[in-house]
Amino acid sequence: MTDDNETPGGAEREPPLAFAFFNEVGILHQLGGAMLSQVLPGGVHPSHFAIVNHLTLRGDGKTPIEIARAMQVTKNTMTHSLKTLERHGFIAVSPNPKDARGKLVHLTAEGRAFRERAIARVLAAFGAVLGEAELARMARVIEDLRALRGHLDANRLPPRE
Amino acid sequence: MTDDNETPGGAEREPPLAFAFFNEVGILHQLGGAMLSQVLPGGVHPSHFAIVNHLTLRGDGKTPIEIARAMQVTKNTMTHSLKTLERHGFIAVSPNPKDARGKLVHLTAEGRAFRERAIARVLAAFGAVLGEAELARMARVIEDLRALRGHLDANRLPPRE
DNA sequence: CCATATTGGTGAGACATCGAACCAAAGGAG
DNA sequence: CTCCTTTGGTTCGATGTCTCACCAATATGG
Repeated sequence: MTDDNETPGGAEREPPLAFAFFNEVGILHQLGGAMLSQVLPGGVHPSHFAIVNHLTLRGDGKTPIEIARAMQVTKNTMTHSLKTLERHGFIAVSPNPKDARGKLVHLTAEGRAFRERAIARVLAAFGAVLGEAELARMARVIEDLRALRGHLDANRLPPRE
Repeated sequence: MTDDNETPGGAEREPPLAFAFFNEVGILHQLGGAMLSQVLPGGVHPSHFAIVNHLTLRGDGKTPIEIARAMQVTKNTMTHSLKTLERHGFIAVSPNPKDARGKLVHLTAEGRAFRERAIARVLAAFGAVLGEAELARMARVIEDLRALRGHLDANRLPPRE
């Protein structure tokens, strides 16, 4: 009986660990994103909130490329997202004085205010659902997740430009 | 780098644990999905592979609604995905003899063959990237992730139909 | 038996994301 | 200076997913 035995009768061998892992990750992502998008003010998309949040925490004045890398999306997607955020008045995009083909992204007062509002609502919503047990689980796994993410990030086959 | 001390006076100093957790989950999801979609034969989408995989492991002959629930997507999305899988010849959709408005989804020989091919390539790709340390991390966190997923699933605000 | 609510499934429209193709500015090498 | 490669950004078309609206069939209550 080898490792890849074929079981007759419908049921097959259990999927490898990595399958189960990414399956959970996918569902968790879906569930968390759904919760988030329900409580974000003005129907703002979670990924857009993430950008504003990132600029607040890590400082603004970054280029779209830098933000795209931080958010793990392509520059195409970032162009689109920034356009939306600009339309909302949450960010201001200006030419980069150091590089004529580049741009710089700055938060507006409105963008910061939006984040404050969003944070409050998100914290309330998540606080209502997450108890001590859940927070303990998150604390227990967060470091492994970070390490895994770093490893995958470093070893992905094609560099995401 | 992880120094996110921001201006004092009301601003958030440390993103709550849940933020960091879902952030890692999101990136992991993105990274894993990208790897998967690169190695899947014929440009098949990861979510479609997941459906074929599910039907293989858990048995086919299920209704679209059941599959949608298992995959954590809406029934509309499932309609669309099944249509694509049917176009690929991986599944066969037939009327449900027990319920005239329902359907039943069965795997075709081609669908099973596709899964075999896909599994082989996916295992090779992931095996090349994931070492013992990574598998150990996954094994260490998988149970907490499952529990978290179950908790979120049970406590989400609006039941996903 | 009929009216109403519920459930399985589909269609249209919106949106985030991706890959490919493209343009413009910057950086080297000669 | 000139050519060529690299890099920052945008546009286009396709796809997966969601919500809202809808239809058909079943289940339920009188």
